[in-house]
Amino acid sequence: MLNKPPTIKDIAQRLHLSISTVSRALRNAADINPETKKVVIELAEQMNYQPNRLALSLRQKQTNTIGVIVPNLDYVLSTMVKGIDEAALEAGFTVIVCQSNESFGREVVNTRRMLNSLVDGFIISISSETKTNEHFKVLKERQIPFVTFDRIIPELMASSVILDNEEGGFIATEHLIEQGYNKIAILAGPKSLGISNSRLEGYKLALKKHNIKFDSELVTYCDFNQDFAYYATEELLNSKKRPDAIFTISDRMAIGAMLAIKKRGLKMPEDIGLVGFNNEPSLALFSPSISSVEQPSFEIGKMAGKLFIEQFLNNDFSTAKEIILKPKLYIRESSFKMAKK
Amino acid sequence: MLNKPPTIKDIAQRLHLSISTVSRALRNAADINPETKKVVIELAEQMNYQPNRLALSLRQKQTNTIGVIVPNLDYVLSTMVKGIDEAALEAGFTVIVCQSNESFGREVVNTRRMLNSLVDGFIISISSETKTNEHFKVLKERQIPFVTFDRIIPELMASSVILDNEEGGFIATEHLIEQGYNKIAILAGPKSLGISNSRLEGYKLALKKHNIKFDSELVTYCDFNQDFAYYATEELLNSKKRPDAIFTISDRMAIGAMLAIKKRGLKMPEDIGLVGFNNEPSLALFSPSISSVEQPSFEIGKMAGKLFIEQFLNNDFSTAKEIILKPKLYIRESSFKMAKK
DNA sequence: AATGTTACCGGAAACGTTACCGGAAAAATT
DNA sequence: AATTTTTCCGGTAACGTTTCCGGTAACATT
Repeated sequence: MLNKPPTIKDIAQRLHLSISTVSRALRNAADINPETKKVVIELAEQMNYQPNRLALSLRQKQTNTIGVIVPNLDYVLSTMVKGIDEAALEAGFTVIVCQSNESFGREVVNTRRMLNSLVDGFIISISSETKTNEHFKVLKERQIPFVTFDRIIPELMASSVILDNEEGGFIATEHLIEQGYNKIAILAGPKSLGISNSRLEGYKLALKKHNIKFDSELVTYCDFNQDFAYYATEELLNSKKRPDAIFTISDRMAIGAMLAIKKRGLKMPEDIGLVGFNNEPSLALFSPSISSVEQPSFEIGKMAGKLFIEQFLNNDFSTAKEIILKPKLYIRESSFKMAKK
Repeated sequence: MLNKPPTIKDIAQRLHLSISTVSRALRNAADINPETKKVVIELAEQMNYQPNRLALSLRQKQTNTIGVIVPNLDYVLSTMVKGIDEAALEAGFTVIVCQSNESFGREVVNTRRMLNSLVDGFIISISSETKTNEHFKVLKERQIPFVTFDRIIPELMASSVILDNEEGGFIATEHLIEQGYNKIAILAGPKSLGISNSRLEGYKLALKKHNIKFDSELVTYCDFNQDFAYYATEELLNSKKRPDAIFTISDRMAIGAMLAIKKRGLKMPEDIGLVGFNNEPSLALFSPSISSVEQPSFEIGKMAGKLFIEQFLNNDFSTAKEIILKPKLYIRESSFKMAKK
């Protein structure tokens, strides 16, 4: 026999009550005799009643679900998603995660799909391919709440939680300078990507502070990708302006750079310094171990979740809050020539 | 002004039709004039109509959503989830992912939560903490379809997709034997975990085939965890029966072992051989690079997704299919002493 | 010309829930 | 004792959709 899950109606019939009474009893509602309330709750537990979330959501036009759109689930982002998850769980929300796989098309499809009354709003980190933001403007128009994080979209004026990427670029570069490097190259990401530009900006600031002239030939824009970084590094090492240090804006790129450096037979930190970004766990295990800028990923996720829920409950998405968290540099063998004076 | 998303009713009013006619026009239904059908579809597109999935699901008691429960989102599992995602997308299903964080409690909560009419069924990999399976028996009783993968639950007689873990343990061990190692230790996982036991079984088979006596003192059961593996390895290296090779049933454990080996000043592969399991990308980058058994993670996920959908559409969950995929050994410096004769 | 058939459409119920409104009985007030 | 207030409950509509059923016109059949 097929056990249909019990509904409020089944409880009502068994107790010779109306469904409205049962409904009232099951929520914390007024207008209910404590006696009957008790009876209803007991039977509900006994029948293992679970409210039908579909019906509930349809009725009150709220799903208590947050759609999370991320470009991928690498180390940093999956940690951030864990943070979002925790914040959501605490507030009784569920999270649906969709990977856009760095594809603009998938991002649009996923947004559209979830929008069909599946979610109350979004927490978004855009794909690197995303250049237009029509699909998010729709959200604004329909007044669907959303918070951006990590990779944000400044034009949208949405609330956001991000790392101070400029600061991250700054401390990495300044550290290299303090270690005595002065021809510092940077492997940046795609030109359209905000986080990449901010880190580059920090790099420039550090150079300026220490009176090192910025040289655009030491800047390489390439894809967020180990192989690209490998070839870019090879090219740098072959050029006349061979750098004595490289700062990459992601760890994957740092790994690519490391491989190119090793193949060339250069030693870190003596011949060349290297600093990555994100501080993935494996970096500490390579030889040499690789320095990296850590971002508080879990906290960023959790803040994004909290921010969304706060604004959702207050129904206040007109004011765009911006939360900026600070990075931290982990200095390892790849860039440590001498103790700081 | 607040733009409510258009409903079928709005379309009906604008065209002076009944909602049932509009509904028929929008699906591929019979009993509809091609003319009116065309008009309706045009207006629907113009108004950017998107069906309300809540109402739809409530009505036809189907959500077209699969709940995926995984213990974590490490490299292997997140790749598997990508596979599931792809299979689901192809069939028009959506995937909701929940991490149990290796916690039994979270696993139960998540299952219960999703069961409240949010999903049509589950694709599950259990947490390492999970010993009872009451919460899954409920699924059986209620005839809620589910497929298990990776870490399965044999007692449940559910359809499943797994790696041939015994084979994985076997090829890793045999490889070490062929390289001339003969005191081979194994770092196994928790005793309750099936995948761990299967890999151990394969290890035993390889020993047997090559007439090496099994020594239970060379077996260490420990948590799926780098630190535990580190300490376990230290202990092994300090014992009288110091092994000349170690096979770990996960890469994280292999990394822990590597650190302990390096700290001890031993060289791989000369002094000691090492083989891991999963073939995470970073393994190839360590020095020495670490050998590992690869599982076709993406395919496992995709097969699990396809299996679920196939059985769901045929409404056939009585027969438990079992799909077993083959592992592949990647030999690297950590275990390569000589070419195979 | 009367009947049967077909093509197309509208009404209404149903999915499970909550929210509003009105009403009856009990309790409290005059 | 008559009125007012309170307490508690049931009826009903609504959320957006599909589906069954019945109905009307036009057409075809004798």
